Amino acid sequence: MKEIAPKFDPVLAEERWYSHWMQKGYFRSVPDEREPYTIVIPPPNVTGVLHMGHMLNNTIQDILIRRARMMGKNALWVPGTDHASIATEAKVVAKLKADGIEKADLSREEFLRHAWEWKEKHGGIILEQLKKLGASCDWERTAFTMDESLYESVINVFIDLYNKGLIYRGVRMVNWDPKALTALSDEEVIYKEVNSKLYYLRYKVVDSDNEWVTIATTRPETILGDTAVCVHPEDERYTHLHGKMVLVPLVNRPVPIIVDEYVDREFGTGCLKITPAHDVNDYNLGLKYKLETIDIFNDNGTLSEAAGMFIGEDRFDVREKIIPALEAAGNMVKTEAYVNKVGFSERTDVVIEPKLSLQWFLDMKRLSEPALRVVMDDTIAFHPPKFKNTYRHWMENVRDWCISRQLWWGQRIPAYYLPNREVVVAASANEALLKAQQLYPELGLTSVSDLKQDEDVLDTWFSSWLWPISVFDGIRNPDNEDIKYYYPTNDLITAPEILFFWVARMIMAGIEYRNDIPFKNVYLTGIVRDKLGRKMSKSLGNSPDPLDLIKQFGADGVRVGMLLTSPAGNDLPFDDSLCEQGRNFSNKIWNAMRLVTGWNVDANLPQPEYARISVEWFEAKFNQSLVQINEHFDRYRLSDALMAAYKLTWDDFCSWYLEMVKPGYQQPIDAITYNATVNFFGRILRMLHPFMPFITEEMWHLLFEDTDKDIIVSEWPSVVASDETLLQKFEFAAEVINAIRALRQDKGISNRDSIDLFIKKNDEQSDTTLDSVVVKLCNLSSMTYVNEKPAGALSLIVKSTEFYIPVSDKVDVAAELERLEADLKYTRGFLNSVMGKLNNEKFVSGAPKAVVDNELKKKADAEARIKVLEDQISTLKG
RNA sequence: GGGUUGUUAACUCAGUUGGUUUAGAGUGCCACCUUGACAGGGUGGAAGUCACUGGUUCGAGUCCAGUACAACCCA
Repeated sequence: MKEIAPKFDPVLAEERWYSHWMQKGYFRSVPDEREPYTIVIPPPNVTGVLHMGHMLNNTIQDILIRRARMMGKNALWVPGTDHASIATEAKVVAKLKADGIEKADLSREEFLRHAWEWKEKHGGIILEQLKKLGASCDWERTAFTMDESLYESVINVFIDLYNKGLIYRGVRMVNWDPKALTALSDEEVIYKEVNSKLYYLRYKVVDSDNEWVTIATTRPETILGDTAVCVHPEDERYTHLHGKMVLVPLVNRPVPIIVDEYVDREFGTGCLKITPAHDVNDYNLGLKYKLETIDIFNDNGTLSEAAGMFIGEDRFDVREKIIPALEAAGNMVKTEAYVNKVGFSERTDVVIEPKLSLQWFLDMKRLSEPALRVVMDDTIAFHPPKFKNTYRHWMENVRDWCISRQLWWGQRIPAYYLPNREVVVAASANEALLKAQQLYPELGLTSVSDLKQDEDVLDTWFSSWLWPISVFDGIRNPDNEDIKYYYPTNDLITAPEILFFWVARMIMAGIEYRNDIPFKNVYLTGIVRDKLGRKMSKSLGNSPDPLDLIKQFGADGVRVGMLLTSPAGNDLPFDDSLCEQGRNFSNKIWNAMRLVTGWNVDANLPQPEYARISVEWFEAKFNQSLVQINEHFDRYRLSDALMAAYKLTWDDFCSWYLEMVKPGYQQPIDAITYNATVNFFGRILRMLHPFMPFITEEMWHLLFEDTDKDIIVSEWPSVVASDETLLQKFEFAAEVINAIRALRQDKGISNRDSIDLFIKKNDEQSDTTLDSVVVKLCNLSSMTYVNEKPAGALSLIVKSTEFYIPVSDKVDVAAELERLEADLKYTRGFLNSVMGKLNNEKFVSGAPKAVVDNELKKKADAEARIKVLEDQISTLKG
């Protein structure tokens, strides 16, 4: 017997075992003859810190990796980060500003030097935090999307897709920030409801005496850029105007009345002004009807020469000033109060201006078709599968991907502009020059300085869509050992929010560049929310610090807490109490170990009957649970797998089994039972290891002091044949034990006082296999089978077997009667519902035989029980 | 506005092709227990017209239609 602390100390164990595992190189994977099992991490933002979403996501990945490793596979989990161009650049700009440096004053090279400095300083934090969680990543393979090999892969892919004709330049409406003078992504625009006005303006019809059409707009200043007016084809109010022209107020430009179903006839007057340069929908109509595009704004939000009036004045000043002008000109009809949603810049809080600009695009049509197919035919399985619909909907309506960003931090677009405004795409300036010389000898180009490289960088997703390939250098070296061995990977664990941004595009890239899917399963986690149902975010400050949680509850406790209520695809309403439950579970198994290791073994002691049958029962129970747990894993139902393991451990092993075999106080235990118990314990620890790596490793070594094998590399338990009928027999015995316990409690009979039990069997159903266990757990001094009820005894009924416990005190007849009457009432009600079915001829003739037979059995059981109850009642009354 | 998904105990969720004791689990709640592994524990208990309405069926939490509410995605 050895001394074991009464409480598990997670801090010490976590440090000790993580560094031990690292030292032993257990996380390292290199190709060999075993079957590979691979996960690539969804690369977190390099400047990010660990939040609860990462905790959930990475806990799941670690569970899958650890189990695969125990199942004998060559398990590889590749860690890494992405460069997150927008977020990182914003942080670097802010940091420079704090130091008194403006980005505009720096050259591109100088700025990038600062950015790399920032990355070196802050880039590794999140990966270090993952280690605290227990993540068993192969850290030697840590990748970063701006690493040389990944950077080059991105450039190569851009060039390849350009040469295939899939990448093109085009004009697109972007979210323009007139203060920061940059385009923003959709994610950086915040829509707010504002109180504004709806202005009704009338436009004169050309070649009419006094005919006008009235439009409604919230932005009267933009009429200066109008190039059409649009009505619905079936709107009879305007049918007579089809094909005519109207005059734009103030500038008196004649523009056509066009006809399109896009117009909402109910809104405003049903007549819409079209300003292609300053509204996305108008822009699309402009393309469709080949309208002129007049950009009336400068980059800083003032009016440009093209406006013709108010030149150089701010857009909001003009909105005020143009009203009296319109009134004077007789174009103003009326104004109405109106609430609409307006986009504001997340960074500068100015109103976003939709603006046309030239961007690079990737044609998605050809790439998306096979990517849709492999998901719909389950070549790639989504867990849960409900996301297939969402995926299909998006893929069937996929739009070309805008891949350029007006930033410096990222892979710079390898496109070079020539003096003749043509463009060549090449991996370097020198290659571009060669290419340009071949294509345009007439230009007489001699130096790379004649070429001007595109200023923009590529969207970060244009790096991460290659991730499952590029981390193995499979773009540059498509035949290397790693990519051949590890690709396709097995499982991808990520959030549904990036199903399209990322998952869909990885599938496209995989098929395009490996002619194979990037992963076989996609596990979609939910969003971690707070108690109020809000998404956890830094700005709300409602997210606990994961490392604090780990300190408080231990990494194992937090892992269990995260997983307890997070079925795939469902949001996780997080609460500290979940981690507390996880910690309590750690405490429970720790103390179970203290009990077992505290026993003295007497090798000469024969195994008692109760222990023999208990061991046999738990063997069967363990295997039953193991089968279920394996099934849950196969179906990616990890919460259910954990819950099944939790219940097996706590309820079946601790609450039942250990109590069943436990020797009397300060008594020794026989060797057979002891060895069986330790063996069970070992199997339970192995089953729990993927969920709770640290405490199981610690306990493994305390339980098996002389083992030289660590649990992390031990084998996942295998299913062995066992006596399943024993499980049903146990159910009956457990029901008897529970009933006796309840009776003791009800009558105030302490568990320390032994009692006599008399049993009157009324049929052959009741089983005696576990009688020795009943005697032990109920503290019986005797157990006797009788044919007649003993006098002066309390009674209880299980199925239709009667149990009697003689007591010295007088039995409370009235209370007994009340109990029996209630039971009788329930059983009769139950019988009624069964008879309802059996008396229905259509049921008897229509339902399958097994179903009918089962109803007949329910009927027989209920009738037998009713008879017993009635007999007891009449005896008590008589 | 278009689409997707959901609504089962106080909370979070299971409930697999309609039938498996008049619906299950974990947590929480209530009562009792300072028992010798564990109070971070033990024993027992209460708690649900399966959102609503209709339909199909011998039989519906499960299938169909509609309604209400909620979340997410796209515009």
